Amino acid sequence: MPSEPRRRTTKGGGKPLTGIREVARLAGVSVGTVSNVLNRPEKVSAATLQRVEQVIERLDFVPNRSAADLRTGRSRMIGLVVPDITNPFFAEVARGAVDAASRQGYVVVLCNSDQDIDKQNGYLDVLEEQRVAGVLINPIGAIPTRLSRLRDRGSGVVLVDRTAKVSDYSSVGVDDVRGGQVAVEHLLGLHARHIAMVNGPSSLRQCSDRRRGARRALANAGRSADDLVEIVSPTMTIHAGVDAVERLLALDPRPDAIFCTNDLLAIGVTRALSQAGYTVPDDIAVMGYDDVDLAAEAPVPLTSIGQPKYELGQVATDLLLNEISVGNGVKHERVVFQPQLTVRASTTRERESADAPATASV
Amino acid sequence: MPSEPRRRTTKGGGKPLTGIREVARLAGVSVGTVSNVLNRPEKVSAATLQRVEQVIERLDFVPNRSAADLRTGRSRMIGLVVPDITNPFFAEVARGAVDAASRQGYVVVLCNSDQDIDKQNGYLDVLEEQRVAGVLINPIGAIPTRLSRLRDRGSGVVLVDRTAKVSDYSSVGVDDVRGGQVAVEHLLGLHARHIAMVNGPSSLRQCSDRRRGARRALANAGRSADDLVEIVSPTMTIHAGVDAVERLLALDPRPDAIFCTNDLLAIGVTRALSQAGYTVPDDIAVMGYDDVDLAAEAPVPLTSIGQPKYELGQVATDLLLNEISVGNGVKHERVVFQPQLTVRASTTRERESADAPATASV
DNA sequence: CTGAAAGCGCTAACAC
DNA sequence: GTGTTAGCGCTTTCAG
Repeated sequence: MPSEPRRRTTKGGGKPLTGIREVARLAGVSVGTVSNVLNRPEKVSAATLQRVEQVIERLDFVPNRSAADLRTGRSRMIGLVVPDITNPFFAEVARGAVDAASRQGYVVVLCNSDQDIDKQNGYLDVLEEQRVAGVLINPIGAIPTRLSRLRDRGSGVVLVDRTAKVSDYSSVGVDDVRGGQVAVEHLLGLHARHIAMVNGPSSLRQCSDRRRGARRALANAGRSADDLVEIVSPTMTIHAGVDAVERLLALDPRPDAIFCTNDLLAIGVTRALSQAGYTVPDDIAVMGYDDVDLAAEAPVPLTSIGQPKYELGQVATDLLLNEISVGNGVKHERVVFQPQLTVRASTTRERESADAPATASV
Repeated sequence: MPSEPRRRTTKGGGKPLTGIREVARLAGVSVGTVSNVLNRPEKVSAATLQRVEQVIERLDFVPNRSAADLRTGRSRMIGLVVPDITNPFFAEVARGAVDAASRQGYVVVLCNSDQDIDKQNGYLDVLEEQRVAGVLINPIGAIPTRLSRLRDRGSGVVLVDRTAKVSDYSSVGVDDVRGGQVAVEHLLGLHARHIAMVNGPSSLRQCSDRRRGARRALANAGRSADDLVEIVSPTMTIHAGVDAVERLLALDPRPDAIFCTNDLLAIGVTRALSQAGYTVPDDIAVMGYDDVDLAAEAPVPLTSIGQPKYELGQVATDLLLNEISVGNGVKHERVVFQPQLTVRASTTRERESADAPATASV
């Protein structure tokens, strides 16, 4: 005998659960037609459409996604795997992804890998069970082999803020080399003579990319890339910025402009510089990176390089859903956004006040 | 004729999709047994278990959740509906929820209502289609009527940082009244004579609750609650804090302690006070609320009241999952966390340096 | 402890 | 345009 899965009834006497079949019966049509009303209303005559919709309304009928997903072999779900949703960068990416997914009738499953490869793989397994339409991932360490399995099973994959050496996966990211370059070009435009850079550990791709860009800017200006003094800080906090200043001021040609690779460092640097009696930007110009909310509200509003985080999430999602709809034979795309310079007081000397235009080349 | 849903094969010659049935065949057992291996391994003999697991491994078999969900009438998914995942409070709650859900084999669907009731309702509809096990929600405005429908359909509901007048829903939250009280008690302990409060719009429950607590603390100390001067700021930003100082300094008995209902306000107040030549905390003590990361790294490290956000998400999820497993007849629980005072330099005069103990009463 | 069998609710041919 | 129909892959009695 088959089971009798709880045919629930609201204790308060609510309606029994209804299915497409019940709707069909009451509307005097076939289940196929109801399915059409739900998925391809344009293929249903106006009269029928209306009648069916009324019944749906009356019964409070809500279609069962599991059934549809089972039947089609794919769920309308996409997985978002990030190291830390608490990081404003990924929170914003998530917002973009959720909005874009929702617009196309998809739902986003949040996976917080917490910098842990095992946890990350665990989530990928779960997503595989869910037969997700696709996954958006900022992978920890190497590109997980599970991604290829996921793809074999028919899911799409898009890397976020990370590219695969192999052009085996689509990806979206921001050009950090360019960001470093734009930063130093800006400083050079201020007629800075001695530019120093306060950077995080170069094991982070972002950090090494930004340095590369910074050096390139110097080279482009006809100066030796080695003119760029780099102070490396193990962490990228306000506190670390404060600490860096001691080393900064010990430099022989004292720098007159400092490029910090994130805003927290820059805020710390600015603070310590002020305390040491220097004026920002007149004695020393300082700029940051990321353009966090705080940058605009710092004691000395901070010039910074921003990244289109929301768009990143949005475009990643669109790319993913597009890849899925096209099917197997897609060639993988790589979307690179351009970082965006916002000039504020921390680098505004004299009549300097240009707001550099933002360019998001997609 | 039935359709022939794509019996996908990896183009690269991967294995055809396998089901529980194929596993059963190769392991020489019945599908029922495979199902048991998957869901109740303890009811399967060791030998059989091992054999089946080997086959699963060999085939790269991954069970199909849609099918299981359809069969059981419930998905292993919980919806998390928040106004803004970009808000550090909710990001942290999300982290807690995702971790807790994952531990129990559930997945979290992220819904960003964006302060928009229609969007919120749209998400609730989608979650209903998904037959989610439950929803965690910080509702915009009134408690959505859709929640009761969701519940009629068998889903659990837990309100986050929000209670229903009706004790009709379980909820988790932090005691903001208590937070306000603890804040002012701390200030009183500093022998503050004239305490002012910089608050956000009292239309926000948090703001009015915290004020209530603040007044209560005064009353408990045998002073008139009206001794508490309140400056209301429409926004709760650093900038607004800076602006508030003008009004603060115009007060007749100039305040010697200021309670700001969030950290950004407090940072702004501290900054403007310094610029006006006052020393924090010696001339005027200042404290904030929320204990954001920035609080500890402010120029004058900020005393603040923190909220156990991660735990909130975690407990909300556990509550939800528990409610579901128990079934219909549960009585709804209300979990209230206690806020947590962290004392830092901004209220540390002389030999003051106590670190108040944290109490999370669950 | 294992096997057999009956669907869960929906989709997508295909026939009319 | 609409109706008919055969499952999607799994869970869960119930009988051995």
